[in-house]
Amino acid sequence: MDYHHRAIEQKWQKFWADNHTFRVANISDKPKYYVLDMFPYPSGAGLHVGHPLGYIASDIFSRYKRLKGFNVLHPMGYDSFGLPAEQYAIQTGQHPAITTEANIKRYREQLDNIGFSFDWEREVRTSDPSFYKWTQWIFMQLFNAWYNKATDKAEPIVTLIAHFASHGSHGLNAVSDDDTLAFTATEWASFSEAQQQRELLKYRLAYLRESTVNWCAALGTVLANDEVINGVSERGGYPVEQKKMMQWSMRITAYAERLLRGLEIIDWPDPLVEMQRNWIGKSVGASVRFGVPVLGDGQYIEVFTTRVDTIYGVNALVLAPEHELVETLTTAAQKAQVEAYITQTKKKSELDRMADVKAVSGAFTGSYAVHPLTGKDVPIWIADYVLAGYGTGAVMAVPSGDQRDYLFSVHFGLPIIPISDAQQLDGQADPTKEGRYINSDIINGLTYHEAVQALVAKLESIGAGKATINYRMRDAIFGRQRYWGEPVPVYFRGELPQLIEVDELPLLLPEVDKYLPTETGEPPLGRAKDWKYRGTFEFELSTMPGWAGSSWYWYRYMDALNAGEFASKEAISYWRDVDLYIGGSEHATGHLLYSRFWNKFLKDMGYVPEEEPFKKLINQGMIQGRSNFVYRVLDEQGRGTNTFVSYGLKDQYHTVALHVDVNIVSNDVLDLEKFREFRPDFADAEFILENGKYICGHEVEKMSKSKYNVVNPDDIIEQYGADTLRMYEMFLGPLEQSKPWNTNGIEGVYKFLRKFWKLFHNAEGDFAVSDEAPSKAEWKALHKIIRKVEEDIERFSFNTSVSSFMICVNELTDLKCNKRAILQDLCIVLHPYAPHITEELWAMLGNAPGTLSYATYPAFNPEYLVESEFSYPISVNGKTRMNLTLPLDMEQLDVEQTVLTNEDIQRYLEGKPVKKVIFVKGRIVNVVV
RNA sequence: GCCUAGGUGGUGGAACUGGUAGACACGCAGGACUUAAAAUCCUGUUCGCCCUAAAGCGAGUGCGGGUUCGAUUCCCGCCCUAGGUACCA
Repeated sequence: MDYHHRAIEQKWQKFWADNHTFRVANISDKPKYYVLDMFPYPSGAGLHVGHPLGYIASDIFSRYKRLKGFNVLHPMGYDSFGLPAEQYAIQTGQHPAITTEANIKRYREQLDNIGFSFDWEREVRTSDPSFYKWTQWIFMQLFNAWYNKATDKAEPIVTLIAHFASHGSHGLNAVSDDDTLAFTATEWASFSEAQQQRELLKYRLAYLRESTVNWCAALGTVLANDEVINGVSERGGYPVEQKKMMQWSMRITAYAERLLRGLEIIDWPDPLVEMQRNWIGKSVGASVRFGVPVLGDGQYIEVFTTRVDTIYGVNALVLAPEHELVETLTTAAQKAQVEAYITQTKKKSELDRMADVKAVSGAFTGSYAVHPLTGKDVPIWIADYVLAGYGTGAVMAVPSGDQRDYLFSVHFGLPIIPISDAQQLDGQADPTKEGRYINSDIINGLTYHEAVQALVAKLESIGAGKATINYRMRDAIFGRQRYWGEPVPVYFRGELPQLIEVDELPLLLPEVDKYLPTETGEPPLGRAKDWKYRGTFEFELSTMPGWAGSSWYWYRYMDALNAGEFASKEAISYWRDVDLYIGGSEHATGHLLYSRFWNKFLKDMGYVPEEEPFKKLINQGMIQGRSNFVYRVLDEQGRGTNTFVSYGLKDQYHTVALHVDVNIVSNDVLDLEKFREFRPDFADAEFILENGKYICGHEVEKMSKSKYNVVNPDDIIEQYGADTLRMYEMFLGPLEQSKPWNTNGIEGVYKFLRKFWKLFHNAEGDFAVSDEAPSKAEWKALHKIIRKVEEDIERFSFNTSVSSFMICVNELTDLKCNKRAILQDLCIVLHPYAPHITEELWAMLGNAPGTLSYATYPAFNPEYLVESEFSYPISVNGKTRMNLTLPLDMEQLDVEQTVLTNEDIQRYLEGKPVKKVIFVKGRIVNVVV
C-alpha cells in the first residue's frame, strides 16, 4: 500500500475529534504544562500559510510534552471583536456578529485540516457574552480599586474610603490624578456623595479623565498611540487630529516599576524585553521649581531633569508651546511673536515636526523666572522641541550639557556657560559626567555623584525640588467610539459614572440601525433604542478597546465553561501561568504590556497566583510572500502585446513586469496552460521561452491578494498533506526568523515521509515489520534521533530536527531496517511533527488506535552511541590535510608519535621542525611547525 | 540618530561551549529503469586553477584589522539589510 496522505489524515482527524483525544482535565497526577498561542482575529480572508507557523511550533511542543508525561493545556480561541468586521458592517449593513461567526467557521475548518491537538472544548471568543461578561467584570474590579504605594499594590476602593473616613487625605501614599484635594476626616464626612465620588474617581485604576486623544474623523474613533503612524491612522491612512475628550483610562503607570522589575524574572527574547523597557522609559532625576514672580507670590514652574548637577548652567526655561502658563507669561511686547509661533507650530503636522528635527525654532515670552539657587533671572521661552506630554512640559535649558539646548542657545544668542572642567565645547554640547564642577557655587570642585547628592539635599531643604523618577509610559486610554467591542458596564448619574450590579452582567451589546456615529457625533451605541440603565440613566456609549479581551483570555481557557467565575480557584491554582507563549513580536508593547498589567492587578486582588503571566515567550518570524512575475513585451508605442518573455531573456526586449499567481508557478517555471486560463486577456498569450521553459522573476513582498502571492494551506494539504505542511513550515528555517514562503523544496519533505512509510513496507508495498533484534547500527541511528529531537525541541530549533529525521530515515533505508523495536520508537519521536502518518503506522504496528498521543517518549541510551574510534582531522598549521582513524582512548603522546611518523603527514611537514602538537581528544590534531 | 537582530553556495539553511565550513533539502547536470512520461533510484554539484582521469594547488562565511596552534563562532572599526523607536529633558 502506498502512502495516501489524504485518507490517513482525514481518518485520524475524525478519530481525534470523535474520541476527544485532546480533552484535558484540570486535575492530574502529571505535572502541568501550559502552551499558549496568540489567538487570531478571524478575518474574512482566511488563513494563509504564514498564519499557522507559530501554531505548528506550539503544537509540536505540546505533543512532545504529552509524550514526556506532562498534562498539557493547549487551547485555541478567537480575538473576535475588531475593526474589520465593523467596517464590513458599515458597508453592507450586516451585523458584525454574523460575519464574525462565518469567519470563525472558516478558520476552524482550516485549523482542523492541519491536525492540531487543541482542546476545542475550551475554545473562547472575546465577542461572546459568556466571555465578555468577565472582561466587564474585571473592568468593574479595576474601577473599584486604587493603588496604594505604601503596600505597593492595588487595593479595593473600600480601604481608601476607610482611610479618608479616619484620616482624611493625610498620610496617604497613592497613585492618583494631579488635582487631588487635601482634606481632613471631618471634611470628608461633610462632603456630599457626589463630591466624594468625584474625589474617588481621581484614584480609581479605571477612571474617567479629559484626555487629549488621537481623533480620527474618517474612522469616527479615537486611536491608541500605536494605531497612529506618522500622523495618520495605521488602518486606512486617514488624518488624525488631537482632540480633548472625556475618556476611560487605565492607570497602568501605577505599575510602571513592577512592570520593569518583572522583566528580569521572565524568559523572553532580549529585543522584546528591551522594547518594553524603552516603552516604559524610566528616568531617574529631580524635579526643580523655578519661582515666577509675575505669576504671584510662591508661584513657580516645575521642570524635570535627569541632570540636576548641571543646574548652574541654566540659561533659560523652555516650555512646550501648549503649556498652560504660556498665555499668562507672555508680555504685551512679545505677544505678537509668541502667538505667531504657536500658530506656526500648530499648523505643522506631526510629520513635518518629525522631518524638521534639526530646525531650531522658538519664541521669548518676555517673562523671567528666578533661579532657585543663584536667585538670578532666567528668561522663559517656548519651543516645540519641548513636548507637552512628557515630564512637566517644561525644561531647564543647559546648553553646555545638552545638544538641543545648545543649538537652541546658539540660534537665539543665549549665553553658554561651561560647568565642568572636563567639558569640551567645540561647537557642540558635552554631557560628560567626568571632571569637577566649575562656575557652580556650592558644588564647585565636586564629582558628579557628590554634586547630585548635595544639590538634591539643598533643593529639598529650601523646598525648591526633590529627587523624582519619571516614566515615558502614559496611562492607557480604554475606550473606542465604536460598535463592535465590549460595552462598558457603567451608567451615569449626572456627571458621575456608576457601575451596574454584578448580577446584571453581561451588559449585552445592543442592536443598532447603523454602525456609524449618531448625527450629534455620539458613538454608534447612541443609536440603540431605549438603551438606558433601569430605563432612566444613560449608559456609557463608548466600548472597550481591542486589547481588553486579550488582556486576560489565557485564564478563561483554564475553565472556559464556568458560569460563576472567570475561572475557578482550583483551575487557576492548578494551571497558574503560561509556561510557553508563542506569537508575533508586533504585540511587544501593546498586548504583552497590557496583559502583564492586568495580571499584576488580578494578583493584587488575590484572584491569580503569579506576578507574571507568561514565563517563557518565543516570537515566531513573519512569513512573507514571494511574488512571481511574467514579463510582457511592449511594442514601439509602449503598448502591451500578448507576448511574454522568459526572465533570462527579458533584457533583450522592452517589457513590463506583471504579478502572476504563484500557485500556477512551480520552481519559478510557469505553467503555460494555467497561465492562459489565469486571465481572459491572456487566453491567446504567446511565449518566448528559454530551454523550453518560461522562467518567472521573483521578489519578496508582503503576502497579499493583490500581489497574487497568497498560498492557502488547504491547497498544500490537498496536494501534499498536513504532515508535509507541518514539517515543511518548520524546515523553512529558524522559527524566530522572518522568511519568505516558497513552495520550492516542499517535495523534499514529502519524499521524506514516503521514505519513512516505505520502511514499514516491503518491495511489493505490503506492511512488513520484523521482530528480529536490531543491529548495532540500527540502534545507533534510533538513539541519535532520540537525543537530537529532544535537544532541538527544548531549544525550539525545529528546523534542525527535520533535517535530522531525514538523515535518520536515510540511514535506516540504507540499512534496510524494518525492525519493530526501531520503527515503533521512531514513530513516537516523529509523532509531534507528523502526527497523522505516525498514528496510522502505530496502529498498523498493532497498538491500540489513538494511544500514540499519550505514549512515552523513548529514553535515550548513550551506550548505543559509544564509539571506540574516531577519524581525526589532522591539520598542519591550522590547515586540514587529511583524516586519520585512531582509537578514542589513545592519549596525547601516542597520538603525536602515530601522527608524526605517518608518511603522508611527513610530506606536509616538509622536514620543518615540529614546534608543538595540539591534541583535543575526539576532536582534532593540529601540528604546528 | 538611538535600540535590537542579522549578513554563509544558484536557493532555504546547518555547523550546539573556538576544533574537518557548506549537514539536510531544493534546484541544476549526467545516468539507470520505461515505448514514452510521471514516479523511483544512482552519481556529481562553494569558487578558481591544473588535468583525459586520478590526484593536487589556491581562495573562501558582508569589508578591514586583532587575539589564538586553530575564528562563521571572541575583540575593535566600518558597510549593508530587516524590525522597533522618534527631539523623553
